[in-house]
Amino acid sequence: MTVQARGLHAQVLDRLGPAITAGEHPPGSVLRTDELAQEYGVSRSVMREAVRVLESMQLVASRRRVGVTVRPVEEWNVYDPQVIRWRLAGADRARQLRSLTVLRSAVEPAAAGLAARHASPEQCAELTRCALGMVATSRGQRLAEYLVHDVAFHRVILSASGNEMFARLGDVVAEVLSGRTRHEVMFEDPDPAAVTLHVRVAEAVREGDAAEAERLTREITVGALRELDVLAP
Amino acid sequence: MTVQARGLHAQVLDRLGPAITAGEHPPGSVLRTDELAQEYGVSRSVMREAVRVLESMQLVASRRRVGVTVRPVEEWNVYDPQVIRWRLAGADRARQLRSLTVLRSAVEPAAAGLAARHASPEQCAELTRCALGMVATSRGQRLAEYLVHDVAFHRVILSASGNEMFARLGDVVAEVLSGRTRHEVMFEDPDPAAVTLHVRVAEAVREGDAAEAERLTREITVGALRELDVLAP
DNA sequence: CGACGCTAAAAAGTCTGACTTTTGAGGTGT
DNA sequence: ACACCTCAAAAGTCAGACTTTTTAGCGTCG
Repeated sequence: MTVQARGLHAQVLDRLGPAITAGEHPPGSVLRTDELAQEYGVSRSVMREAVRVLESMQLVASRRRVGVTVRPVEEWNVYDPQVIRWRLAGADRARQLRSLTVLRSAVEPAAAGLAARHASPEQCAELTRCALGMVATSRGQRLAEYLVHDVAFHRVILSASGNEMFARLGDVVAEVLSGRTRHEVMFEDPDPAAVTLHVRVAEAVREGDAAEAERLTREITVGALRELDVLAP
Repeated sequence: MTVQARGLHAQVLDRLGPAITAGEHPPGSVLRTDELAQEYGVSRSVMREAVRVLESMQLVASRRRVGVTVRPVEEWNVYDPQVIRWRLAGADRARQLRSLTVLRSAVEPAAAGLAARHASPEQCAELTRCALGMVATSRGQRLAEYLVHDVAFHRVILSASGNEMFARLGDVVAEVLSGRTRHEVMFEDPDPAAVTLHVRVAEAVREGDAAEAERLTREITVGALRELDVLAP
């Protein structure tokens, strides 16, 4: 039984996409649809659909009489969740985590500030629940549970900001956080100071103190950046 | 002669994509590939490729025996440049410009700070050139020329940050800036204070003063936000 | 009367093969 | 050296047949 029953084209993408982002087909190299179809054992129609998707991600460009050319990295749609996933699974996972964390550091404090102004009572309650969950699981090797609350916390902040662009970064942050837990020292409890910061952010948002929410969240993200520096200089 | 000689599927996308983002097919509505193909006068293969792309943008979901369902807005890939373009061309252009400007306000100061540390001498020179160009065209109804330099300036900042996620927002910022010029009072020269701020950012980056570059850029973006508040409360 | 399971049809998915269009490369002539 | 022309390679397009999944409707049995 196949693990994923999605369409054939999706299965092809799951192999071809990572191959490209991993540099197996370096930028500039040219692929032929027919050859790819043969290689992956699918019909040309299926392969064409896969190539179309890669094209919409700016990973490749298809030109008549030439073939499918892999584009330079700078032109890729690095915000496409699928591209992010492929790259996080590949070789330069570390580099990718870093650039995503830097993005996070820029966005999350601003989002927290907005959340302090726009968050609904339900969102405030959810935020507090998440923070309490983090506290409850912050000791005793319960990292998996802790991660769930951590991710939920940041999702609520981004969502409560009321800005759809911020809200859509929830998945990215989730990837970064879970990637961090998976990649790092799995056997160490989270920094108590970070946990406290989350609780205080929840308080600040609840009290509508935008400046404080922003400042505290910035502290969280600079902590994340520092962690990264320790692991990968 | 057709204006665009790109593939048929791209032409279909240019009509179907905007139709969806404009709410012509509201979330939850179901489309049939065969009907769409007939409606647009293309073969099913072409329509299928178009639908695949829309699917990869999370605009629609395709399910057997059901059809192609339009997904809720919150799930759309709002960072996809094509989606951004479609939405900027559509009805809620104003809302879109606002959320993009908020994103800009979060990202650009951070990018400027990083640029102050990482910018190459060439990038510093280019930045200064852009700032001077802005000064030179800041008076006398030369808004089109001014815009070119303005866009170039912000592109260099984002690119010089050394962070690929920031760099890829160059197109978004370009859209926001040009959209602003197009949408606003076309007959008024830019704010002299803003021009001065750009010059000072260039200086700060050149001197490697990250904190100052960040602070000045934040002043620029809060100005942009204020402008937006004046136009659309 | 309700729950369970069967059947049939609807729609997407897949494959194949034939045909068209664009365009780069190489050859030819001036 | 340059312009032009021809040819073939590869993507693009189309039509049709077939497969697979999923759901709605129906009937049977408890």
